[in-house]
Amino acid sequence: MKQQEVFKAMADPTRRAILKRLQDGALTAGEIGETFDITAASLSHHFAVLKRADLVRTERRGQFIVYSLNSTVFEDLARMLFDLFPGRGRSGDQS
Amino acid sequence: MKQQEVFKAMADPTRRAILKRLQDGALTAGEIGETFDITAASLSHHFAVLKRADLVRTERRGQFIVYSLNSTVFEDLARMLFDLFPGRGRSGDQS
DNA sequence: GCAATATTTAGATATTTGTCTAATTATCTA
DNA sequence: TAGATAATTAGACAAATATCTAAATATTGC
Repeated sequence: MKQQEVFKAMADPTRRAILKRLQDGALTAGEIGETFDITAASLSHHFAVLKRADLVRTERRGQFIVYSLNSTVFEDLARMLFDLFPGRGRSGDQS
Repeated sequence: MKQQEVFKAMADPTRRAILKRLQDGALTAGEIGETFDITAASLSHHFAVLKRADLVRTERRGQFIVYSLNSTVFEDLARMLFDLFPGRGRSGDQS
């Protein structure tokens, strides 16, 4: 789990908006792009960052590439937070 | 609550390390600095970012400035996450 | 195989950001 | 008040990054 990649990925508002759009289910790159006012190339860059952080999964469906939230990282993400802000129940480390 | 400031602040490894150092209690800028191999000026910049994100609180104690974790933002941070990765119990919005 | 569509990759550029040195501000103590 | 110590601010610079246009790759359907 690349903590740094995850935090970096979350630091951009466009990428957080992408994650938010994926909450209601998987979407193709193009469908996601409709909502944003940037080129497909820029979007693709953001997808790459999200993938590297393992925040989204991809699956090719014919001509399209379908993106979906990888909710399994949620646990890791939560763990990181609890690790950074303790005194709330947990204690473990592993930075 | 400036979501963007918070995520940006968390995106830097030095700043996360600062937060971690503060887990065991408040420390002066100098004490925190001992652990890091960067100048006081650079550290000060990181403090400014953390303050802007409301992740730390400061208090002048004589010659020193004491930093401490602001654990109240934890709730906001957690809320942001639950908001980004739903289907785990909560639903609310407010991006 | 070829044209059309979907997406990514390559390369360029402007902005942001982390770091540094030097200078400034605030506080203490002699 | 002067000197020392703690920390921040100012200004410069290099590295990282978000964006763009143009070109490349993958897939479909004729």
